[in-house]
Amino acid sequence: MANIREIAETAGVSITTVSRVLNGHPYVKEEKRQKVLETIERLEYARNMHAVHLSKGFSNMIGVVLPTIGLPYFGELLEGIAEEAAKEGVHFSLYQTNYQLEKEIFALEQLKQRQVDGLIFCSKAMSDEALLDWHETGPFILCQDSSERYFSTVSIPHKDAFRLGLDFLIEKGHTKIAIGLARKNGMNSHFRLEAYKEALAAIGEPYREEWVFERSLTITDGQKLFSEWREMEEKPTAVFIANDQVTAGMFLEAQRHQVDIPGSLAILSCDNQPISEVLGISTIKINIKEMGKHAFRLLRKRIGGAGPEKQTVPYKLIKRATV
Amino acid sequence: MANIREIAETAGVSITTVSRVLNGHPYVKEEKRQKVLETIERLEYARNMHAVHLSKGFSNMIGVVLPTIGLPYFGELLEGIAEEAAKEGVHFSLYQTNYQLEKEIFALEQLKQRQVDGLIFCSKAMSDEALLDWHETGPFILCQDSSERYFSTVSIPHKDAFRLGLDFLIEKGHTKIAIGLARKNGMNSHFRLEAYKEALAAIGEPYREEWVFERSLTITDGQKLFSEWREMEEKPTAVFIANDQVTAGMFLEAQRHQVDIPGSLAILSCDNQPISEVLGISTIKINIKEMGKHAFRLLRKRIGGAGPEKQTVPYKLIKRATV
DNA sequence: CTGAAAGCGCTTACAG
DNA sequence: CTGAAAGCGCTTACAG
Repeated sequence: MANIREIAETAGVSITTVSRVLNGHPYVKEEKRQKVLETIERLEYARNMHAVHLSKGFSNMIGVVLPTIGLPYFGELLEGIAEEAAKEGVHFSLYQTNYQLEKEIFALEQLKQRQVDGLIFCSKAMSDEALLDWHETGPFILCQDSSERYFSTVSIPHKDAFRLGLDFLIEKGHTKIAIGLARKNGMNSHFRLEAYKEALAAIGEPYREEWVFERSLTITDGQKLFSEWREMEEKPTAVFIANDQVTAGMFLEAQRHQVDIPGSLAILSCDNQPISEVLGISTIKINIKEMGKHAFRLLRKRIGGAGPEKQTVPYKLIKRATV
Repeated sequence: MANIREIAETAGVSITTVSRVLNGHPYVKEEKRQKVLETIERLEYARNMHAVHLSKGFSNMIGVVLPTIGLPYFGELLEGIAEEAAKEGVHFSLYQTNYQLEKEIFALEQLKQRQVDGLIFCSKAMSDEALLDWHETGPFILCQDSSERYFSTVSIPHKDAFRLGLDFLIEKGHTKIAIGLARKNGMNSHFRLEAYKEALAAIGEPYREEWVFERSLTITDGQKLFSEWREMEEKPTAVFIANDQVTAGMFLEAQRHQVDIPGSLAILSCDNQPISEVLGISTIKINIKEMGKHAFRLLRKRIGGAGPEKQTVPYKLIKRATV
């Protein structure tokens, strides 16, 4: 593999000049530029990026921290990030954590070691307080709201969005409403639970722990959820689930058991993934891909030295056939 | 940010010694090791990996080239790769191509520049011949079969697997069989088409171009596919689709139109993703995640200097309710 | 067990 | 417009 010195020597110029044409700097006589370019071509030279990174102090590579790429939510988020990153010629590396603390710490250590220029936390197990200790390590942003003012965040106003859905169900006459959340102690769930409690209070309904389903992530979870509903003595007339995959599982299972929807059971979901359109499930559209794009741009700013900033992504109720 | 020299100075040892403890080399007096470790801790030192990479000549980072992370097929493949990579402490970077040639070339250029130590092509638009030109660039492997003997590949025997499915349909009495493929000019589709033609020949049925659906990738494509089937004058009695997502779309749409399955229309799929289990769709189980694991290990070997190698991943017919 | 020194391959003030 | 030289921060024979 040729290096920059060989190129300089064979082209009969200085290393500096080669570097200049490599980086598209002005002030290189056209004649020399051509000569260098031709030599590069002939010797099949390619820069050793490790040297560039060491010299420049950064690598144009960011890290994306997420529990698993298997869930559509994160897939979409990732697509948004990837799309923006590609535009700017920024690479990204993936850190799958499965919500294991040590994996998240691993990613932060990579940041510290400059393996990456910055980090996007799509979701995390670590508490805000614990993460605060890493504040000086390097730039990172969160894809969820945080009251911590040092953190840059981009988020969907889950509380408001969830309340919108609940009010819609209430407006349709429902008072017996159950909900399905992903991880009970996650931030998103926290906000949704708040909205739930407030909505119940507003219509004078009691809060029942047993009507809050959790650990709902996959289609299979949705099927189980239906079974649980079916076994209940007092059945809620509506379920509001925080994830289209789960909803799809519940809906399909309900259909199989010939439950009248929305007659006997109204189903409302969140996300608006393709499957909810296919099945005609009413849902709160949340543009996750858009959030990914915002996230990337925000991290970029942060890496550029900007201060912390909080951003928000819009949501929308989509009425279909299940409510 | 402290560097290795500062650590050496404050610990009162040489840079070499610090490097030795950093890399866990033997032959460092326990006392000095402790001193160094403590200094590192106190000064919150972290290695600058760019320097390590430049010095060592590699980065323990591989690149994964795929059209899109949005499709479950690639999601699973990626999970397999990620799982193995994590075990070995290898990072990976994603190159989304959308089957654009220039994006694939971009990834190869990154390989040439040592941005990554090696590349896994999950799927590609580039022809084998064109890729052959990059053979000397650096190690890469393919997740599909190739007759090119210089390439390391790990693949599912799509032709045999597809034939298995077709024979199963035939055994069930079907002779009017349509198929759904992803990209008609992809390698996988090529093999499947071969199997299809051979199976038809074996039962003396003619090959009909109009019974080969293509560009079938998403749930929505599956819905369209059903509409097309519905409009047909002479209807196939069975459809064999190469992707569970598409099959799900077709199946759900068929159900909605109250088509008797498998009575009026038998449906067979490929993949065995969770959705096919939920919907009770018969399918050829293809362990894509496993392929991802194999792929990583194979690339690792290749980077280690091993010669090209061809590997194969098993498949299996799973009988459920749609045939 | 230990360290001085060369080397990895770039970039970038600085001086002309 | 051009180049010599210092610098980025490590690793690793080599000599002791």
